[in-house]
Amino acid sequence: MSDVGRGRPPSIRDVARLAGVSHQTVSRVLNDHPSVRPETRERIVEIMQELQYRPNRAARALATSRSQTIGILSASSTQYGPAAGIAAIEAAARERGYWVSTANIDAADPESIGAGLAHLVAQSVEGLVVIAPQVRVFKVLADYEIDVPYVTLQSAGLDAEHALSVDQIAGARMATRHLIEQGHRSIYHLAGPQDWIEAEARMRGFLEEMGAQDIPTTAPILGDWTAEFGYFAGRELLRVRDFTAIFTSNDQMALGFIHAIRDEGLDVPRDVSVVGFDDIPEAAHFWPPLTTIRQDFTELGRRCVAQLLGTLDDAAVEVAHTLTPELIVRGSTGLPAF
Amino acid sequence: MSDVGRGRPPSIRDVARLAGVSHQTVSRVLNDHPSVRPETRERIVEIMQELQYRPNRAARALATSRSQTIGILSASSTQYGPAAGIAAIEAAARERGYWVSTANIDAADPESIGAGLAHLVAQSVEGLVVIAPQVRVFKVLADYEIDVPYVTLQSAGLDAEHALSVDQIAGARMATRHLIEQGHRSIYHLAGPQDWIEAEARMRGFLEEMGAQDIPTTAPILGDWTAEFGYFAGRELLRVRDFTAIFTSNDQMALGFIHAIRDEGLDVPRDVSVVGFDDIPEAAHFWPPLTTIRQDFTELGRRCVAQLLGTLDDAAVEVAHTLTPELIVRGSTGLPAF
DNA sequence: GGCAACGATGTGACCGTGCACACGGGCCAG
DNA sequence: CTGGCCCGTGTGCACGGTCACATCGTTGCC
Repeated sequence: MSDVGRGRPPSIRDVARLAGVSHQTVSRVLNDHPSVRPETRERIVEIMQELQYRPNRAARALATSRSQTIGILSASSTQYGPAAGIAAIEAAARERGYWVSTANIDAADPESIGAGLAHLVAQSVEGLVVIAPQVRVFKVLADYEIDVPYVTLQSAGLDAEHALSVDQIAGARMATRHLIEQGHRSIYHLAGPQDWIEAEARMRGFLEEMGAQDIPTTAPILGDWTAEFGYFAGRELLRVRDFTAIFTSNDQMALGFIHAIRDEGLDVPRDVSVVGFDDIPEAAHFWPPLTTIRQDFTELGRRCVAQLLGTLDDAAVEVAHTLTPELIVRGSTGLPAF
Repeated sequence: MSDVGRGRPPSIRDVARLAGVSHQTVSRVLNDHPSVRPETRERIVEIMQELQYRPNRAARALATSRSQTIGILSASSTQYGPAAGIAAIEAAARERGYWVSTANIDAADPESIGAGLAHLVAQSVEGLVVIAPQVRVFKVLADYEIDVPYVTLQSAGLDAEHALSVDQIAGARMATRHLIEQGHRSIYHLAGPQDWIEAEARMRGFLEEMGAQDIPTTAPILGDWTAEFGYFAGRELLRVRDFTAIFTSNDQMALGFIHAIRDEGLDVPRDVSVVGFDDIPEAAHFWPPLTTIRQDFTELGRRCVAQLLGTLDDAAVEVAHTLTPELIVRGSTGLPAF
């Protein structure tokens, strides 16, 4: 009742006046400065609650050039991988008292990349996570002089020092080896968009493993990650049925591909074996359940924050930059039928 | 070369000095104030570029209490619906020159709801979108006095004035009616978590339609949205096979349910028809392709921003608060076999 | 007992921007 | 000719914090 009609929200000076101290003492309480008498501190805290005082973050950011915020530059945040990464980062950051600000960019538009970066920098973020696994984003990134610590997710090979990722090549080799071990010799690869770093790495892993085992390969097909594309690629490839297995670069395309296989009256894995990549939560319930490569996005996000805040605190934390994925064998792969 | 070793980034005063004007004139250029001589403006712009000047948003926010930012309070952002909504909102906001700041909360933890809200308010967001379709979030929301315009997504019925949503009841009735029209009389409903507003609405729609057609129903099963749950619910229900169709409250649970049906050696739709909800991009490639209810999340996000920025600009835009979903008939539904 | 060190607190400037107001000059109308 | 108005621009302060430094009283050590 006493504070009806207040115009502006209370500031430290309002608190100070009511507590009979200077604004600086209030500031000390806010920052847990040791040399404030307990009674004084208590009184101030009480008044803060009474006034519903909330520190103004813009003012603090202005004065300190710090923001307790880390920025995420993300493209294609509707894809499962990036979305899972973002969620993990947010959780890990919050745990450490940091906030997260996200800028979604359109990776196809170079200008939007710069704009997104500028946006985050303008918020004076203290660290940056780039989850925009497209090659062209990194071209822009290289030009743009970033003056805060940053980490990039899933982009091994392009900016090794800052990259944190699941080993895509190893994963792809696991998937390919699994098919080979089951006896398959004619294996196709349905890759992701050429511009994606992960897509390229998975493709390389596939080719490396095939090469290592001396099995001839045909050129991978470049897809767009969607189930829709997997379906149409399947319809196309099944006209000339010269393969017994396919490794698709993600689970969604695998789903579409399986759909196409069924449309032809064929069976998985009897006629064609299928391996995906990612292990999205639905993969275990595809029909048949999908053999795929699991990546631990949550752990990736956690390490990412650890690394970032580690460098911020000068603790020089040495975080392993590469995680190893895991092959999950389910019903979509089996012996080839001749 | 001339600006090597600069300590702080340039401010309007630096620009002003080099341009031989006052900082206020620079400020006017920044804000497109009309009364600046074209030549003056040009010179200032030039110097800004040369200096790579970037306005300090914290300072502006402090001075104006405006931030050109809208906040999104979101729970469960890894679910398809919320994620799609967020992406749409970000796109629509950017189009209008606004930024988006996201706070992900743990809907299970009342404190985190308040903290998320406080975080966004502390960033002095100008508008708020709540994508946290759990009843308990709204309880907290009601207590928390929000002093910026806000909109809630997919929560019709709880806060009608601020709600913007796809008509869930209508969607559920469509789904149910579709099954009834095909001759099904024993229809189960696999609902979402009880706390979710959408889950409740879909359940109501189901019950209403069944009631309208005078068909007896059994109590819906409460699930958790995951394919995993759908699978186990299916295993359970199929022991006593006393139904010919099921309406699941989202597509993922439908997927799991179909998996269970297959595990029993049964067929969809011959033995059991299945209808989902959401029309996630993968649904068209399930096996069989899933009959489901499509919601236009993108349009929802767009309207949401329109409404929010409309009220901000005092334009008093009247936006329709409810969108109608669409029944997408695919292969997972058919005549019941007796 | 005197002086240094430290603890508790206050004072004033500063961070970068926007706003209210002032100012000088040119133009127009009375 | 003169007073008022508008245009282009400048001056000073406010926004809400933090920081460096000053102040005063108490304690500890030689």
